[in-house]
Amino acid sequence: MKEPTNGANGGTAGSSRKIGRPLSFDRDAVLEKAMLTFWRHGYETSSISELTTAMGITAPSLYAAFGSKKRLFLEAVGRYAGDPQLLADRIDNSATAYEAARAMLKAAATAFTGPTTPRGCLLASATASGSAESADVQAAVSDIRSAIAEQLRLRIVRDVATGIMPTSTDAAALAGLVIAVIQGMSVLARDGMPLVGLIAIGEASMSAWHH
Amino acid sequence: MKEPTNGANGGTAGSSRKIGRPLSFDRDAVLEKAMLTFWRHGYETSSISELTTAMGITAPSLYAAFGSKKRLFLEAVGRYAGDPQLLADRIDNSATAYEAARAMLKAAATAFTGPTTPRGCLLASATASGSAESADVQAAVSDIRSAIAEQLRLRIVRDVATGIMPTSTDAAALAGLVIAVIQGMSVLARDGMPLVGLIAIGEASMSAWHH
DNA sequence: CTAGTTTCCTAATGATCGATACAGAACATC
DNA sequence: GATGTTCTGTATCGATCATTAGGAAACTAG
Repeated sequence: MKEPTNGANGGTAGSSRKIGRPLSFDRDAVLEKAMLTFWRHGYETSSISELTTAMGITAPSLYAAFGSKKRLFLEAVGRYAGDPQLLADRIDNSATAYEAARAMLKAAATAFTGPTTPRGCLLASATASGSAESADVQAAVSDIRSAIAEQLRLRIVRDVATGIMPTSTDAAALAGLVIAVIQGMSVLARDGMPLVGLIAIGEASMSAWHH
Repeated sequence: MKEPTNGANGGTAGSSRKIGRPLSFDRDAVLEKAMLTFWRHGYETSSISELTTAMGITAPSLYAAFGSKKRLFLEAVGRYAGDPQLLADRIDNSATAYEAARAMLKAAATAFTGPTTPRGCLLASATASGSAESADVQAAVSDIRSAIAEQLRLRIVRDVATGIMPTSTDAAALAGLVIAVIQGMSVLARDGMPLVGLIAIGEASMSAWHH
């Protein structure tokens, strides 16, 4: 378990090597395939052999490029979640917290029923359960959820401060509701609920913002 | 894969055998332990060795009493979900669909944060993701969710018919919202959100029923 | 060309997976 | 007691798990 000095060019940093045999695959492209596999079948329940088949590379190449199954998953999660700052900016730049939440719900419903991607949310399903050994991975995904909820909560607090929302607003509850509905929509999307059904649920949940 | 004539006294039917060596364990008690293990660590991510340790029996005893890991899980799910008719009656006997939904949300929040049980919902997390081989188990759990949603939807339809709720009510959306919030609360409960936080989210979601 | 570096594939590692064969032990019935 | 039946623990099955030697192959630099 000793850490190698350099994880075989691991990480996402500039991989511009000049010497040695070049990579025979597009690192981003195979990471995308890995993400889709984790999305569909979960973290622990996606085997290395399933991953290598989907990625089109052999196990040693996977380990050379990504270090371990855990690191591959965390990189895949990062690719799925996108730049946190981007989401934070989108929330901050929305006209209102209400509109930000509405947009998040609609985007989630759409993403969870995309015709070319697995159904549901990777963040909701991939580590929804797991053995004790993967508690750290579950915690990492949980942290992403918490960060998103906190961003939205702060936006609501801002709207309360500026008078857009009533002072009686329970910002934590509303932000938590949005996250809960999104995570719940993931389950229903996996169960086969069509996009229109998810949209209707999201819209209904927005009634909680007596707007 | 040929079916044995009798799965070693499998199923939940009357297990009153009169001949042969008696069971050295309480079948219900070890099933309870198995349920808690699946609840905490999921279906595929709970190993037989983890199950036998928790149940306090050996692998051959487990297979003799429950047939297979899959059947053990399905029995555990049945035990977790309880009698479907009981829930149906509770929904039907509520004063209103609104009160039924409110009670379901509160019961879920409480159950998901019980001090002596794993956090979250077994139905939400245990098969949230899995390999293709367990698709049938995922479908079985999905069916339970759908049945609950349908029961609630019918109750809402009834309240619309009797004039308790406006004719503009989208029964499917409201029922779906309740299920989504419950499943989402499971995720947040696993993330560590305390009971009061879940209660607040559930209450907020009830605002969608412009009551 | 040769030397140095990195990635490639083949094959294998020990560990653990779900599931059982087997034989002895514990019961009811005779 | 003998017989039949079922459960018990030990020990193990082949398959698969995540991971990695080891050596050939492919590149750059000199």
